[in-house]
Formats: sequence, structure tokens, C-alpha cells
Amino acid sequence: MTDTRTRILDLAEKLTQTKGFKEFSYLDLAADIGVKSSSIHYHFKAKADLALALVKRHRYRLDEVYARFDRDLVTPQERLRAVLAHFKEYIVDDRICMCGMMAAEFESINPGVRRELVHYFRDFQDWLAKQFSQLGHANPPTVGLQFLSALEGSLLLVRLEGDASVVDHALDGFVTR
Amino acid sequence: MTDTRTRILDLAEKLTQTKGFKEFSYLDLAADIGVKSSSIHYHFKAKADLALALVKRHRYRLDEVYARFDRDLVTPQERLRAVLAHFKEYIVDDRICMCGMMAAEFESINPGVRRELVHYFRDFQDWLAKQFSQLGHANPPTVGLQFLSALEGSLLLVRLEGDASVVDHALDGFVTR
DNA sequence: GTCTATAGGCAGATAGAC
DNA sequence: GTCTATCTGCCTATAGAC
Repeated sequence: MTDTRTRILDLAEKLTQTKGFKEFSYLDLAADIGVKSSSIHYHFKAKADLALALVKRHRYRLDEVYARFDRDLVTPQERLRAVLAHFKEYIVDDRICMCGMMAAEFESINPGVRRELVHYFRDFQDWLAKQFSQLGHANPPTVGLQFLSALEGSLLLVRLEGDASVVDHALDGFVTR
Repeated sequence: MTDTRTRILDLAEKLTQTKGFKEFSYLDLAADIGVKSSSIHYHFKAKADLALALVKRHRYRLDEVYARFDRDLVTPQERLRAVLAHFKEYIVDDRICMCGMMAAEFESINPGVRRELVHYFRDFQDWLAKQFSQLGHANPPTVGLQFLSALEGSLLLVRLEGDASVVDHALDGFVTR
């Protein structure tokens, strides 16, 4: 059985991706996990602490994903396609990018979490730039930003029509050209 | 002096663009406008009514913007640049696209408002497709979606770095190629 | 670690006077 | 149209027992 702390993080991540971080309560978490809300406070004293743990874990995991792709996949095209597939897995559960959601909630997020968010997107863009650099693009950071923007934007839009191909079409051209 | 109803809508729109629709209360609106929250309820009985009025007014206004651009501007490039400039005006106030924000909050939004949101983005994409069609693109709807995704995504990201050029770079290529 | 109990505050919403 | 007063419910958070 997974420990409570991890189960809290997993559920909080899912709820952030679907509803937003401000849109669930410790009571929601407690009810779903099967404990009392005071137990959630034991693991994460304030909700801001939960937010920080959430983004830090997410950054750490993304680093692992990059490392795995860099190690196991040969061409930049393969790696870009793999990242796209990774985000497309969210769609079936009506999730979007957790950090994209938090970016929308940016104004009500505290400085420590903001800093982590900034780093998340910088790391992401840097990794993307590296791939486009290997593909011989003239301006890799810009193309990385374009990929990132199109990805975040299309994840925002995909739930409205309920058609996952929106993401494919929005990113069309980046992995083939 | 602007009537109270309009002042409520203006303030609610601004707060939705910065914090999100679920992140402000009737108390917030009341305090800023200088009335009591019961007066806000007089104009918009439930908060869902306010959401609907907000998106409907926004759609109506966007239609007017399209019409003005179609009438006053000659080339598709000029019109695309004008739309981009329109959204870039938000950035100085840390606003993002109101409907983009609501798209992030999609899961906690009621069916009537969802429908309006869907129509907003369809109209936007259709208008964009028309411009790209005139520019001779092979697949105008797809390019319209790419423009829209990159716009929404970059508006999400622009507040993290506080650098407005993010939007320009993310949309680079669409108006020049 | 998890529980019971509780505090203090703010949310959306309504009734009825002016 | 705007007010006062009020209801109910949920929120984050804490104290202290087991």
C-alpha cells in the first residue's frame, strides 16, 4: 500500500490538473483518501506547502523523463514525439499540464512556488531547444518556446471540443519538418 | 457615470483575466465598486449568471473587433498583426485571455457557459482560418488552430518571466511567412 | 500518524425595509 | 436599486487525546 503522503500528492496532482489547485480542499483530499483533514495537515501543514511539494516532485520527475528519453531514444524527432505522447496521456482523464494550470492561477500563488514554476518551464524549454538544435533549426530557443506555447495552449483547448486530435494538429509541423 | 451593471461586468472581466472566475467573490466586486454584495446579486442573481453574461458580452465584442478589422484593414497580415496587438494590450495589466482562463477552469463551469466558451473559440479559429486562407495556406483551419494555441499558451507563460516578447516569439512566423 | 473537536473567517445566497 | 441583517455551509488551520 502506498504511503499516505504519496497518496495525497498523487490525488492533489490529479485534482490540480483537472480543476486547479485552488479548486480542491483538504476536506476533498481527506474524503477520497479515507482519512480526516487534520491528517492531511500533519503531512502538509499549510496548503502552500502542498503546492511547493507538488511542483518540486513534478520537476524532479520531468528531469527523469528527459534523462530516459535522452538515453533510450536516438533521434530528436523520436524524443519530441515521446514528450508529446507523454502529455497526450493526460487527455483521457481530462487533465492538462499541472504547471500550465498553476500558470493560469499564477496571481494567487506564493513566491516560492512561483520560482519553482518558472524553473519548470525554463528546463522544459531548454530541453526542447536542445532537440531543435540537433534538428538544425536556426533559432532553437524560439522554436522550443513555440512548441511549448502550442502544447500548453492546445491542452487548454482540447477539453472544450473533447477531441484529442486538437493537440496533434496544434503541434503538427514541429516533429516532421 | 457608467451604470452599475456595466461596472460589475468590467471589474469581473478584469478579475477573471488576472485571478480566474472562481477566485473573486461578490464581496470583492462590491468593495471595489462601492456597493453592498446584495446589490451585485440584484444585477446577477447567481454567480453562474454573471459568468454567462461575461462570456456573451465578450463574444459580442470579439465579433465587433473582427468586423472592424475586416472593414478597416486591407491585408490578412495587417489583420493578424492587429489581433495580436489586441491581446498584447492585456499583458501590461497581467491579464490573459478571459476565455483562456475560463478554459482552464472548465471543469467547474456549468453547461450553458461551456457552450458559449466553445462558440467563442470556434468563431476565433474560423476568423483566423479565413485570414490564412487568403494567405494561400494549404490547411487554413489547422493553421488557425496553431495560431490560437500558441497565443493562449504564450499568454499563460508570459506572466512567469514578465517579458512580453514571449508572445511575439511564440507567434513568430505566422504573420510573416 | 490519525483522531475528535473546534475556532474564525469567508463564501454564495435570500428576505424584507427604504 | 441599494440597503441591513441573516442563514447555511465550507474553508484553512490548530489543540490536544490516543
